[in-house]
Amino acid sequence: MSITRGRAVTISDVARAAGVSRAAVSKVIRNAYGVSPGMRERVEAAIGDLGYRPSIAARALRGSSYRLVLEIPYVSVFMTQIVEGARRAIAGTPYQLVLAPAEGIEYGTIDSLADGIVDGIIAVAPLVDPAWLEELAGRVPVVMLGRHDRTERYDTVVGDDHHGTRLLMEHLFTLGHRRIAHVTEPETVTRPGSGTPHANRLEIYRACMAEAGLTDLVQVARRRETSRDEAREATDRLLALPEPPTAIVAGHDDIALEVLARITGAGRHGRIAVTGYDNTHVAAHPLIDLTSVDQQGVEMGAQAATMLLERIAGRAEARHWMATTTLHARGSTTGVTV
Amino acid sequence: MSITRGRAVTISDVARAAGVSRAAVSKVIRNAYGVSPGMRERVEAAIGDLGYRPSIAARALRGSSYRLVLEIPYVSVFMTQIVEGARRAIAGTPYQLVLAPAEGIEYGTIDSLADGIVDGIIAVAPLVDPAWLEELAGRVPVVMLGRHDRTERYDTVVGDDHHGTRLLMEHLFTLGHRRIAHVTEPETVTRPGSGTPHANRLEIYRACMAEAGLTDLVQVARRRETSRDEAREATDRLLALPEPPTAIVAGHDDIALEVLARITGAGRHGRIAVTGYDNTHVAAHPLIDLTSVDQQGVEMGAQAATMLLERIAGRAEARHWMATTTLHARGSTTGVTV
DNA sequence: ATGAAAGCGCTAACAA
DNA sequence: TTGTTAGCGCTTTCAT
Repeated sequence: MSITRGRAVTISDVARAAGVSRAAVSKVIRNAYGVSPGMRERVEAAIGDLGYRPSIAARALRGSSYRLVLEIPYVSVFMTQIVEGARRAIAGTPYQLVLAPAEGIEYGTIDSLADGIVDGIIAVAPLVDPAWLEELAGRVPVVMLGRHDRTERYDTVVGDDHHGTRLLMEHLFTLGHRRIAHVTEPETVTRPGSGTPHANRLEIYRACMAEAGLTDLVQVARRRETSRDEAREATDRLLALPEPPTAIVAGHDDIALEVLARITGAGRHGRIAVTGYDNTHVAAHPLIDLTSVDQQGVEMGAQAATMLLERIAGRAEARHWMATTTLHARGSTTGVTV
Repeated sequence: MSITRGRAVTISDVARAAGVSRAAVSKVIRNAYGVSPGMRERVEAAIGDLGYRPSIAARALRGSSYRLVLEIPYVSVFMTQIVEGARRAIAGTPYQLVLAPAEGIEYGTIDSLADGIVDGIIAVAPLVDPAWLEELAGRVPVVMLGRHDRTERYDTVVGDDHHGTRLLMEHLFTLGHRRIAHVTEPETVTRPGSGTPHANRLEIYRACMAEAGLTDLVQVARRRETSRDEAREATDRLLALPEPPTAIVAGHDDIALEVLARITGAGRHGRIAVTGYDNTHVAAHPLIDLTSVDQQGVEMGAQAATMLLERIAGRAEARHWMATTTLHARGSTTGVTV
């Protein structure tokens, strides 16, 4: 029933065509030491003639697959920055990058990635258990994105949520805001003490409010799940308050976009300040004009990939890299009078 | 130098622990015929105890890897629709989806994906040679996205560029526009006769203008490469014309966003009509409010994945699926008076 | 119903 | 410098 699939050319076919051993071919394709120019030439000719391509599966079984995987919980604009950075860092190496969108909780996805087809893993998985990750890192090199835990077994690349959030809060205080609310991710990823980026931003938000003597005015709205509709829902709850906020700090740009949408829908665009996080390109769009914090997404991706390559090359000591954050003030705050 | 990586549990370890043969374990994990309940139970217990996970590489060497790959030339908002659809279609099957961002021209990327770690390929690759694709499809099941060529060897999933573009043009004509320009992708992917979606949209644009007797007013601005800056460049060229267009048809929403940005930058927001394509979620944002054509991106991804699974299951006849298109008229056109 | 054994395509010792 | 050989972990006949 199944249609005939052409037989793949194997290393043996090449060896036969070139009149050499398979080991010789293997050495040629790996640029290993100990091949005469003459042999290299014949082998390469045979490879060209036959259109030979080494089987990744067979390679992975014995050594490396030259695959790096970037696991992401969802495809978002910020993630495209990460991907772009990783791609750049890998360019010119023999490695290839693949992305694995995780389904819900990441254990299964990551585990199955580690099952033999990748030489290293970069993952965004704020909720997985550190102990589990250590075990994983014992099987395959791992770099974690957005985790603030520090361990010897895997590297981390994080943003400076502390500084970034403070930049935003101080900006809003300077503009005269006091009734500042926060719209963020679901409870699962913002649980106090969990150390996720969004939990941190939430904590800093609370801390800043407290330091300004505004604890009473703290208002946090979490969306119930990671969907745009739920972000709008959460915004609506804030807008429906007896005393609505004069400024809303969103967990990141994607959420901020929905906040802006609801504010606009309520006919109050330009009357409530809004901030995002990540400084994605839409934030800079003149029709959106969203104040945001840049945390070097592209550079984060590049660092993660570079660190992973170092791990694969043999580095055993952990490295932890933190991105710097900069405020990009735009009309969504500067154009709003309290 | 390299740190010690824990030895992975193999099928032999499980067999030993359960006191059975490796073949028996293999049968259990594949749900193959011929295992007694008693043996199944013991084997599954051993698997649980040891935390055994089959090696994908070894599997791929003999049979299937249960990996499907979606190759994409760039990570865009529209692509996230495709990914979402594919993910849904695959959910519940033993297959896992990975994405492979191609670097420039797609041959190398696709080829290397086919080298053994995937059971099937979904690819967005408008420029690769059909003959090459046929050869590829002879090695591994393939579904192509956005290709209008019809072949027996691989399946295709495309949008109805013809109908979609006509919807937009008629909409603009109805609103009274005559001086309508088109901003689109670089020459490489819009070459007349190449059959790519953007080449098609360009041709239909020309045809519609001709049918309306407006051939003289045709204005096409291609961005020189796939970057946002270049899209703004292209827009600027149109705005600088002695008689600028009253409406601009963008190749897709991402380009339209940049068109809107430049129009806004030039202080002419609301005075030039703009249309996009793909109906990405930003188009519906009230601050963007972009007229666009929906071509069922999620459904396209789901169809592609479903068709790929069918191919893997043995279907040998080609299937070609075309999405329907619907116009979503919004303020970027309806709010503009000619 | 179960197990023995032969590979899948490649890499890496080790011999020659 | 080159070739021989022994597996890597799994699936798949083919005996039992």
